Amino acid sequence: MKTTRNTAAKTAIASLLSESKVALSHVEIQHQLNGLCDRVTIYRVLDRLVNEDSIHKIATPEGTVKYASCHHTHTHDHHPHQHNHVHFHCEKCQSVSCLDAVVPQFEIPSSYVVKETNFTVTGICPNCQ
Amino acid sequence: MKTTRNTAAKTAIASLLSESKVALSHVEIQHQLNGLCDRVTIYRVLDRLVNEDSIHKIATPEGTVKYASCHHTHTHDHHPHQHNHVHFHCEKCQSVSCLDAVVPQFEIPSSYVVKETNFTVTGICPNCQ
DNA sequence: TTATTTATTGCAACATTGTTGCGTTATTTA
DNA sequence: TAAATAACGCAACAATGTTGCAATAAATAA
Repeated sequence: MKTTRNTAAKTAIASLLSESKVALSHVEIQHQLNGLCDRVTIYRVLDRLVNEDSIHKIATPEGTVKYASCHHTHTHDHHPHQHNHVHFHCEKCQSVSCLDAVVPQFEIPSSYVVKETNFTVTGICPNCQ
Repeated sequence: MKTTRNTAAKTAIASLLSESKVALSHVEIQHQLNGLCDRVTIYRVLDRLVNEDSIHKIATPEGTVKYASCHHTHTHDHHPHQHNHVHFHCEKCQSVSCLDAVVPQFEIPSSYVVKETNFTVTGICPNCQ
């Protein structure tokens, strides 16, 4: 089977995301890496990290793609991070952050099979008021 | 003030979306218009329709952008359509549709100002089972 | 109806974002 | 330390979205 390796780029990108309070876009990551690796490598590392389930991909309603490694508090969870929380998108500073504690309730017809939920709330974040 | 005009492209795109059960991407619209107008015009018309609040823009968690003019049932609403319902994204046929009846409940800290919510549920739609 | 105003369009050119193939590099483990 | 191969850099391409500008066509006034 295909094993995955720890490389400089992967380590750097993972720790960048894990230390950031907000989700980062490809361009933001590239900028912060300051030439450590190629643009294409960033795409490939991000894909790998998503597959390994150590980060997740988010898109704002406008279609901007960002990545976040958010830390949840539910210790009995099998997954390394929580997907089904709310993402807050600030329309002023354009930041996207995870509200790990907020889990929405909803009822959907049983004819639909639910595998994943992605909830994004747009507005003004505490920092921008 | 800037007035908005009814053109062939705008009428065609609006009725395309209003007759479609699923949200449509730019490419899908372009294909269905069959050369009625330029690619750029489609982008501009979509922007206009979004501004006029007669359609809305959706992005799947993967970042694919689609447009829908969904009809709600809440007659006392001031808006021509309902934004805060759930969008269902089928991972098999890739369709995105509006579940107008499903309105999720959630509680968010008061330090956030909420202006809009975008909820997408991914899974298998009734048609694909 | 015809003329006027200007919103809208088409086209070309560009910007951004994401993908693929392939030879080279470097991590892993035997 | 050497062999196997995952990951990389580079170049080239594909897809998606944007902008400027001259030409066109709605809406309104005359």
